[in-house]
Amino acid sequence: MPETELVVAAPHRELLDQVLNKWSLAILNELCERPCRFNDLRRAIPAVTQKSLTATLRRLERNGIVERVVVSSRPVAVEYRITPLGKTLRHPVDVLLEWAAAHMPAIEQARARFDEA
Amino acid sequence: MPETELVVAAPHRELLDQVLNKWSLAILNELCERPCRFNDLRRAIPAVTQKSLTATLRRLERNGIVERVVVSSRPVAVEYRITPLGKTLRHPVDVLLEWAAAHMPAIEQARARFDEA
DNA sequence: CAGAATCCCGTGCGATACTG
DNA sequence: CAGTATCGCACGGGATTCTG
Repeated sequence: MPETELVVAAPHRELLDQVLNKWSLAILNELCERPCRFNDLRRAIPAVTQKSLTATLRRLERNGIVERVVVSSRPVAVEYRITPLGKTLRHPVDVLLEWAAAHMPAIEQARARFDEA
Repeated sequence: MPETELVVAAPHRELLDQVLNKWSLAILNELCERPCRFNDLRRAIPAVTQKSLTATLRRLERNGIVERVVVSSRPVAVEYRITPLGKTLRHPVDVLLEWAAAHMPAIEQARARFDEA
């Protein structure tokens, strides 16, 4: 039934955009290991800017993937944790990354062939 | 080993951007069913503009996911087909879509909770 | 420490018009 | 039929500065 798949495709695309954008995977990866403070994440993912990190965390929080916990005030301490829902994302993402790892060589060959033409 | 995962993350992200952008999934979905002409795809995916369709097909072609076959000239006829490499993408994508379908309700609840605050 | 505010740029994507 | 060309905008994301 290709029709239902297509109908279903639109909202799913939007969801994937929320959850699979540039820094989400790196963040997910960290938070699956352990809860992290904001600056822990910055250190773990040196390439991310503070703005993008904030934005991505907010997006993930909004979608119920991560949880923002204020640990203490004075000085402010915040901890980000993966939620149970977030953990369910791990498997699909891993499958995807394994695919990427497995076929990267073939893909680079394809690119090389395409680019010379 | 979180380190290898992170090192590996960057090139993979780039690959996922190439292969999982807005119209890729719909196109993949169609071409997995059957080879399609350009306008077949336009009809099958009414919301896509011609420009985006062309761009996405080129990207997928460059990455070896789809194949562009000129069937005849006068009048020009072109057929797009999924490649063997492209077929290997099906499973990871399906896993992802199944995840999306399964957890969509929970995610919409999370959004509703987040948005009211 | 954990951001918010501001500025700016690239580009993904849509809309429209044209072509071999 | 299968595109190319052009315009234009919204937005993701980087760099920098400031703050409770």
